[in-house]
Amino acid sequence: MKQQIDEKLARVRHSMSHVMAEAVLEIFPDAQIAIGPAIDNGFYYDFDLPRSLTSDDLDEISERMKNIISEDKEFKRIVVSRDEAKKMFADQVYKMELIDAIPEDQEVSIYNQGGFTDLCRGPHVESTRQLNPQAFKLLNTAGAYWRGKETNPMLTRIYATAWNTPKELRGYLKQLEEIEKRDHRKLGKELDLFSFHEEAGPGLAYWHPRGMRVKGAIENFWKDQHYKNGYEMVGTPHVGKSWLWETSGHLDFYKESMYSPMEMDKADYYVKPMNCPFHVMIYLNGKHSYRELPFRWAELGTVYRYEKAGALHGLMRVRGFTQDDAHLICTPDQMESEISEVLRFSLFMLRSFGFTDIAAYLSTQPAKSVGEKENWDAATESLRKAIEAEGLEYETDEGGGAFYGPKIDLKVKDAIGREWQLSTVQFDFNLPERFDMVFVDKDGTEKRPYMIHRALLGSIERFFGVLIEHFAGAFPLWLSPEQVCIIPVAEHFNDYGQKILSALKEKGIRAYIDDGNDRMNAKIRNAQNKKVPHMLILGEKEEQDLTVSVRYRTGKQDNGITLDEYVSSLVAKIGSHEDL
RNA sequence: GCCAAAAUAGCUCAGAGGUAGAGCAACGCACUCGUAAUGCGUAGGUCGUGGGUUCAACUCCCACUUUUGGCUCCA
Repeated sequence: MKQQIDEKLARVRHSMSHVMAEAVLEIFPDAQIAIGPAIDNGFYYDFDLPRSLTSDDLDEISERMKNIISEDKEFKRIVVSRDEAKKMFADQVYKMELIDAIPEDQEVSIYNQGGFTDLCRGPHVESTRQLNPQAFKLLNTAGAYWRGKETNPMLTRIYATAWNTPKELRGYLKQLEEIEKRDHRKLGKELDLFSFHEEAGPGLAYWHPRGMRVKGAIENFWKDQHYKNGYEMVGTPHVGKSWLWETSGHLDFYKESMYSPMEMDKADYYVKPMNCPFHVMIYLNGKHSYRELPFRWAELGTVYRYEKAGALHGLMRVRGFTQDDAHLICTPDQMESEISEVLRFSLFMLRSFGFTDIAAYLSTQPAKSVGEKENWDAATESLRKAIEAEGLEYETDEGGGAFYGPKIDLKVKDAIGREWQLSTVQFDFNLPERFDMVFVDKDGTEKRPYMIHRALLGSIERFFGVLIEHFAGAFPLWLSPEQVCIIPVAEHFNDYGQKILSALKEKGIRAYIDDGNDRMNAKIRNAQNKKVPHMLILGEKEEQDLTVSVRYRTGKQDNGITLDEYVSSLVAKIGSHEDL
């Protein structure tokens, strides 16, 4: 049923895109038209136009579309021969290219809606009557390479959203507003969490004290859990001599996205784009027996990669970031249990941050790859088994693995249904070989260990961005930069406030007192805007009875709780990751 | 990197070929207050950077930087 609705809506959107193309051609008769598919939430069409578009142009296109729709034009499907098609689209270079790309055994169809004919496989609605002129909106223009290839010409793409009814349209526009409200760049500034600096380099995040409180809470939890789950921490440098990167292969494959080397004592040092070669160095430091394995070495390692200028995006895409990295080095026998264990641990971590809707993606051996096929197959199977054992929904991306090994990616859904890829668990058949890593097996011979690379949160920066958007800036108690704001109702009660403050601080609670000149109402408002989970309102009653009155950021409150009772419940809530 | 747009006070924004304005924040003074903004006052800007046009540029033009929306990329 859902699928039928989706299909119908896809028809509406696709038909809308033809209407838009007609409108654009009315204004620019010489425009070259490319493709115009339905997409999630709407449609787009790519054009080669004589000039760039303004927002006035979009308004005019939109008006013309409404006129075309009101003319009740029929969408007629006509099958034509290749030659006919080529004659019809002789002056449309992109359409000519598309016609040539249609396989011989497929028929060539065109759709006509009166004033406009497009090469198209369809399907469409029967008539523009089935399109609602009040249920679409042109959103923005964007550059897009013809057929998505960087070397092809850049076309002008018009994005639009389209629905069956104006109500659905309004719902979607509201969703867009919601996304804007949650934007981590906006909230990061408002909540004073982090900043970027033009003078100091793009894509490099600066953590403010309040942001660092959250980051610290994430990292402390991360470290504790790693120690509890059989990991050891390692620490490695930020730069390494070119030998490392030549041996690892990074200089061959990723040189253009590494920061340029710096010369010291006639050697080239590179800032690290990955932690793995460093962890390998620790492994190579000694001879290892099968008895020692598996090694599980974790590090919050900050790496630097030259991301293209146009790709940078707040904390989500930066040039310097901290991977919550670990490498598992194990014997072939241990592979399966290590994989299922690391997957279990990933899920535990993600759930600890409040993500419950998690899906897995399995990527298998690509055409160009290193390593033995049987190893790939065994590794891929152990990944698949682990996913199935956890009962996760998953999709397989055949041939989608990296050249050095198969992988599992985990994606979570946030509070408003958007999917984010966080965890990744990747086999590496490349590095053990390149660095000639070995262990001594039971029979006394040297064997190659398996190496698994994994990050659970991905990068701390990006994960932090995702958390901000997921919680809309209202972090749960355990993550909040400030957990409690103490608000004396008047200056007279500041001393009592200070007493409560020290009691909370003693328990390691992130609390502060607002003992400024403002009225209580203003103090509440300020704390509320900072999304502080608890506000303690302190006045005469509280001072007399040695109690606190808690106002939660939801507006609810609990009055007259004894200090002891409050502190113990607060500590318990923080420990159990409760929201408030 | 490519296409398009933007950049004005700490923040959010207004303005305009004759060298700038609001609200909030900051600071000072008064008020001493019970659940989302007390009042009054003060200070704060080479209008992103560098060139050009002009008697005169923050405003027009060019380049650069950064940001935004996409495309491409993402070990």
